[in-house]
Amino acid sequence: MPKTLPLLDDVSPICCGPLGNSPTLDLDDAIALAVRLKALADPVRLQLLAYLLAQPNQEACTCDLAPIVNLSEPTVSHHLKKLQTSGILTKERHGMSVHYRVVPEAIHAIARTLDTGTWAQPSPDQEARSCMVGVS
Amino acid sequence: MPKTLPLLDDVSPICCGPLGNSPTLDLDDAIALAVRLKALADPVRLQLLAYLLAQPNQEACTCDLAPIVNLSEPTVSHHLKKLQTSGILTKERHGMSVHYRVVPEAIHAIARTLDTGTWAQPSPDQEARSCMVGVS
DNA sequence: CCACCTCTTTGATATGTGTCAAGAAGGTGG
DNA sequence: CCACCTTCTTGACACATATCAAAGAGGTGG
Repeated sequence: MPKTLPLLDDVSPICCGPLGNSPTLDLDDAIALAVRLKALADPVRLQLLAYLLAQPNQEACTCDLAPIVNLSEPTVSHHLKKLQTSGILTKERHGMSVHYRVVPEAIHAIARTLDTGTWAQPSPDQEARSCMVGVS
Repeated sequence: MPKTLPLLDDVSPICCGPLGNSPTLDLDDAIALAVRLKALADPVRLQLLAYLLAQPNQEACTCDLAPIVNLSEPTVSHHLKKLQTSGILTKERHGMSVHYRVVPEAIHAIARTLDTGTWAQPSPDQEARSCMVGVS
């Protein structure tokens, strides 16, 4: 079921035609993509992500991350959870501390999906869909 | 807002020490990027964008777009404005109607910025030391 | 000038989100 | 078992945002 864009046959010169009512991007797909973008669309989370990406193994624990953004630990924990449940970070316990690690493929997938050619021009092999895993 | 992506130039790999307060990604840059991502992080706006991208000239007017997402015109106007003020769409009057057009470079810029190599690896000196446990 | 069309703004409302303090949960070491 | 550390959850609050109806603003054509 390739989500072919239903390319309205009529772009009326005077606009406002009767217009076909089939949106180009399926609502569920739009929601799935929006969820991921929302996870990224926060200055704090972007800073956390940037810090993680700059680390050797692209990972760090909460106590290291909180001072980076000058926020309380519960707040940072909330942000990390959001990034984790969106598939952008993974979480792993090491003794007392918890290590969060970047999942680069997740970010790449989003970036690729955003690239106009990839998500608005469903090529034979629909790659875009694979990056929209379970939303919730 | 211009569509120049906020590129950071300074990374200080401090971690978990006495808490150096210089995050890897500058706060202003993080905010600038977050604003763009927020503009994209909405199912309705993604659908509008997908529809626009599928059009011959990647443009359409409000009255065509409203039925696509099954929302009132004021609401669609609100979304379009958000996309426009983020630099993702441009606006142009043609007689009675207003044409919104995609700015592909804006989307590409965001996608590129998201690509890890582009926004988190300005690393001239990448000697981030392991920051496991803070003694403090 | 006036009726009409398209689009935007305004006001109101409901929902979502970021933040913190306080306390709970999970784990370590005496 | 108890003291302690790290992390997460909960409750509360402020702020942002999505939505619509109604009215305004901009433009066309009798």
